[in-house]
Amino acid sequence: MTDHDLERWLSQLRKGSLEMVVLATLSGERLYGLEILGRLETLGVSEGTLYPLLNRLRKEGQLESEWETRESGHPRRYYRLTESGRARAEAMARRWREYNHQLDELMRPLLEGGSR
Amino acid sequence: MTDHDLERWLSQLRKGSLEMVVLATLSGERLYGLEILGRLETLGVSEGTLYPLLNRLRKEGQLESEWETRESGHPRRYYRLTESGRARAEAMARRWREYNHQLDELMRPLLEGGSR
DNA sequence: ACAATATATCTTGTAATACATAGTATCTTG
DNA sequence: CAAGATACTATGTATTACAAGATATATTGT
Repeated sequence: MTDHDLERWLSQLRKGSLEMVVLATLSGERLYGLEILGRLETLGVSEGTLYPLLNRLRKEGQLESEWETRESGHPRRYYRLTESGRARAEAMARRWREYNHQLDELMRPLLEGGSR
Repeated sequence: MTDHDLERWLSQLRKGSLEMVVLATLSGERLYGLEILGRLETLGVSEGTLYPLLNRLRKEGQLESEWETRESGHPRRYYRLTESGRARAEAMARRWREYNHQLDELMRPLLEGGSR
């Protein structure tokens, strides 16, 4: 089993959680694309993943955005949560915690027997 | 945001983690299909999800299986981990924990500001 | 003035997994 | 022997993350 296999698996593990994390990241701040990408640095997410996700969340009404032109530099599109988006983020967080506890239980046999 | 939406999202969240959980479940015991499904009851997994997964893991050499005919009842196919499967399960578990800690960090803004 | 670089966003096609649905085979029970 | 329970198999679909590359604007170097 190579490291490469593990990374490929990790990209499956990310599914669903990225949506939740983006909403959570925007729950306290108003941010633009690359800024969000910076917050998610530890996860190793790329632009080609983030931007389509942001567009989807916008179309679904969970995010609002506005262009901000600056005196210098490329214009930026800033995102913030809608009411609906905040409700969804909180529902997801609750469900995620529950699911995680269930996973923890099911992972026990491996983690406890690991020293064998 | 309906409960239905949340469940649809949850099926995305399951991606990747099911593979890990199945391997973990088989780390201490030798089990057949429906028995595994029973262990995963809390997650709400269906046969149409489990059996193709088992077949894939078998083809990849992470699981071994043998038919067991009984005096009464339908024959059962019992699964157990290979050495390779155990190594992969442990690598996944480590990586999963790391990813989870990262997610925890990123979820903080939402969980702490939730009382606003 | 022109090329190169940095910043920022968008687009397109692909791969992988979970799932719904339906189907097959074997045994038990009324 | 029909109906139901148990156990496994097969097929097609939806969703998401991602790689790769395209587009647009401003800055910097020569």
